[in-house]
Amino acid sequence: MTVRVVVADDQALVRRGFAMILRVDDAIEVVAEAGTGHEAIEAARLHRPDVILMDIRMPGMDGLEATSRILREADWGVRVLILTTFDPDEYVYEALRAGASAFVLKDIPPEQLATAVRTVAEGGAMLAPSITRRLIDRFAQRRVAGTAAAGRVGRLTEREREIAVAVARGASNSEIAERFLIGAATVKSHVSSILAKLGLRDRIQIVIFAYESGLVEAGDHDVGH
Amino acid sequence: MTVRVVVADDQALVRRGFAMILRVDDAIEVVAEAGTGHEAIEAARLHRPDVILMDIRMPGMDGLEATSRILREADWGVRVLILTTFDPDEYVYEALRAGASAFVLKDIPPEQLATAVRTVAEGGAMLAPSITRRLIDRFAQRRVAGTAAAGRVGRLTEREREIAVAVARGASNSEIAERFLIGAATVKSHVSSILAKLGLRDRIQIVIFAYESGLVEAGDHDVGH
DNA sequence: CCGGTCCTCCCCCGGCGGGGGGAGGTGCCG
DNA sequence: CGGCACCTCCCCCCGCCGGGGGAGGACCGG
Repeated sequence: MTVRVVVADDQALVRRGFAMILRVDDAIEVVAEAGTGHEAIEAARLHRPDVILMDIRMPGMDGLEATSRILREADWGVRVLILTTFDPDEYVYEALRAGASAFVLKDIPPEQLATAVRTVAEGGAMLAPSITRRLIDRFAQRRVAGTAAAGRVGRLTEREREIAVAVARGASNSEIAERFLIGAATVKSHVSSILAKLGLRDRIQIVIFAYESGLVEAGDHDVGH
Repeated sequence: MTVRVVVADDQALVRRGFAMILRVDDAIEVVAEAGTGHEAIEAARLHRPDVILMDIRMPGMDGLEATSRILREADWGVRVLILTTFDPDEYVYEALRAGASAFVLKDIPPEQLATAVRTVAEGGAMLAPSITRRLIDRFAQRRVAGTAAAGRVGRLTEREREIAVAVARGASNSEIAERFLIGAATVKSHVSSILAKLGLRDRIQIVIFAYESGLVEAGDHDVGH
């Protein structure tokens, strides 16, 4: 099965160059080219490609905005591969938030471009090595910062950790009592113990501590207890 | 300048195979092999390599633990590339936390292994496409989940947002009053308004909401008031 | 067997937090 | 000018929370 691709770049030469590079790969078919963000959206609607190769800097609507719009309205499985020339400090996070599946610099070897397109088409993601590093550091940092406080978590007993998490989820003492099938007084005593061991003032500080230490994490969370 | 590599894998054949694949590349020199986590640590201490190719499953100490220890004690620039056979669901995050610079599956094409080693040696990072996707989703999710709730944040006035943040930092009403030079009663009225607008029960829920919506974020925070 | 840790539960009480309801001042905009 | 939104402050009420202090039972290791 061939991968159907749209190439979007404001410079016709670059655009055509990429298209030719991709056409060498039998598994890839370039179905359209676009020179602006609007044209990219048009082409996406018209051809319903599997992958869009998107430049960031384009006149009128830029690639990030176009990416965001295409992915918001697309009812088929389209993935966007961002191609950019320069060090993409400010763009990369915005692009990932917009839903891009790849972010590669234009200096990659030609044969890797086709590999990237196929990878993206298969549901994978691909980032320039420097960006991958930044993303990993960002991920690990949260944990490194956590370990400082996480040392204190070790002083809590198993039960206390459970209850600390429940507190961090927003449960009241009576709710915790119900959930764990114990008395309200017991919960109070556990909470007091947690506060004493962690040197905190009130349950609010427990919530903050839990988020800062990684005991709980934003997102992995069923709010509707 | 050649990249000096240590290969750690408990299966001698696999180990030797990787070593031979890498030796084809003139820029790479395999300086040692290791069959256990302990041997990997030994080899790292002895040869001070630029890159360690590390298998996860090894007898005795596994690759993750070895990675963690090596990076903790290393006083030179060593980077770890994790190589694993299977779908690494539970391992990947642990590996990244341990400080690994790469996490690739053993089914990658041989020539890409050398590319990966060079990339890592140059300070970049490289992940299997499926893992990159997961990491991106995890990153984007925070913002997506955020925007859902962030819509509600828009209903707050400027003052209310300030106070919501202060609440999320753990300040009591009287502390907020001092900090903003207003009366305690005013703070209470603001807090009540925040609760009403966001449909929340108490200030604890404000803290949680703030973290979940991205109004505040774990880490970027001066705890000392 | 005794001491320690942990989990469980009890009483009293003061204080903070949140609901309800109201009100005065400002600045903006139709 | 008259609404409107916002910020400011006040009253009363009461429920939940946290501190202090205690106590009984289970388990585990010395």
